[in-house]
Amino acid sequence: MTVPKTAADAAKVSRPVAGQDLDASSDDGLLHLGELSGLLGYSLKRAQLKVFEDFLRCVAPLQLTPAQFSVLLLLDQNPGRNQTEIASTLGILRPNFVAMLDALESRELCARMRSASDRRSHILVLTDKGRAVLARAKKLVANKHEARLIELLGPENHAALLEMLAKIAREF
Amino acid sequence: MTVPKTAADAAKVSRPVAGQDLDASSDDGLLHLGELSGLLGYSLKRAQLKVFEDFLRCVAPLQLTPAQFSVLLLLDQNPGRNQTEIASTLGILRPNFVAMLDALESRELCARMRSASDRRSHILVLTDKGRAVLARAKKLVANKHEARLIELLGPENHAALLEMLAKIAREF
DNA sequence: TATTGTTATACTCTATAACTATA
DNA sequence: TATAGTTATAGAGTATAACAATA
Repeated sequence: MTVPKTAADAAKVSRPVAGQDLDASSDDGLLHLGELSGLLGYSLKRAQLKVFEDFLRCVAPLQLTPAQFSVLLLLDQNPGRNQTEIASTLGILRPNFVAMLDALESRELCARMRSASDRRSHILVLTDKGRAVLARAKKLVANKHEARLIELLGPENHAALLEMLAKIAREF
Repeated sequence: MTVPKTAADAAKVSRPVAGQDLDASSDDGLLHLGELSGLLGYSLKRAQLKVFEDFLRCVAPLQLTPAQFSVLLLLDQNPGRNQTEIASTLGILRPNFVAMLDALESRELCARMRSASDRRSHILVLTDKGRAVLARAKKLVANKHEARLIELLGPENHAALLEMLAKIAREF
């Protein structure tokens, strides 16, 4: 039997028997995640979506996405770098970085400056406004976003989580 | 000074002084991630990309994406469910689930069956081929994909990571 | 010849409105 | 009227090729 002839056939094939449940119940209408709960990639993705969602909420007054925030942060930490260097550090492809920079530059948060030593490069600089917005964003992220995460997990777990994720990003 | 007049001006504003470095060096050409390394969402995203990349590699012989694998797994665990139930459990919007199912059904991995009790619903069933592919996929995932993750982190850390991510996905 | 920034383009994901057939 | 599946569509995000200016 490749395909059951009726939906009733399909349903009775392997319906879980009462008392056989190992995880989420089926009586409350919730579905069994089964081995999905043991799949790291699945929880990783669902958690990432939740965290980005909360980041956007917390930083909404400043209208910054996680990606934009990471660019501003990196520019602040690394003055004198060009587009290729900033983009590749963040895993952004150079062509896709152009529109991102256009958006930030049109809001006067950063600026492109022709390098004197290599006139092909654009050195990226934060403007004063960019630094001010970054400072406010950092406070919102620390006090609203990260604070909630630390509260949920506990400070030690939060630190351990961060370290494991960084290890995966680095070494996996 | 909102925007430095020359790139040289910009570069000298706040270039890190030797001995002042707290994280990644600047001498090897790597950029300073700075507070980015403390931002959970950043590491979460980078780790998630790495994990999905590896998943695709490991399961390449079966040509399954993480999303497709999660659908097959869920169908196996929850016979007799319709499209809306499966899609919403996975956080997939119903309109977007249609093309996904079309692809799986055209490969004869699953089938839609009109429900006898409610002729609007499509009950989803795994075919025998779908069950066979799922079984092979599970082995590849367990033996190649998850095994490498457990090796990298250690079994206890892997379990702790999974639990924290699930907690974030559930409660954050 | 190689590299920087750029344009064009395409493919995947995600999101919303609206249709149809059933209830 | 409400719901299930569907279509159409639009917007992000991501990927590659190729061009102009410069090295």
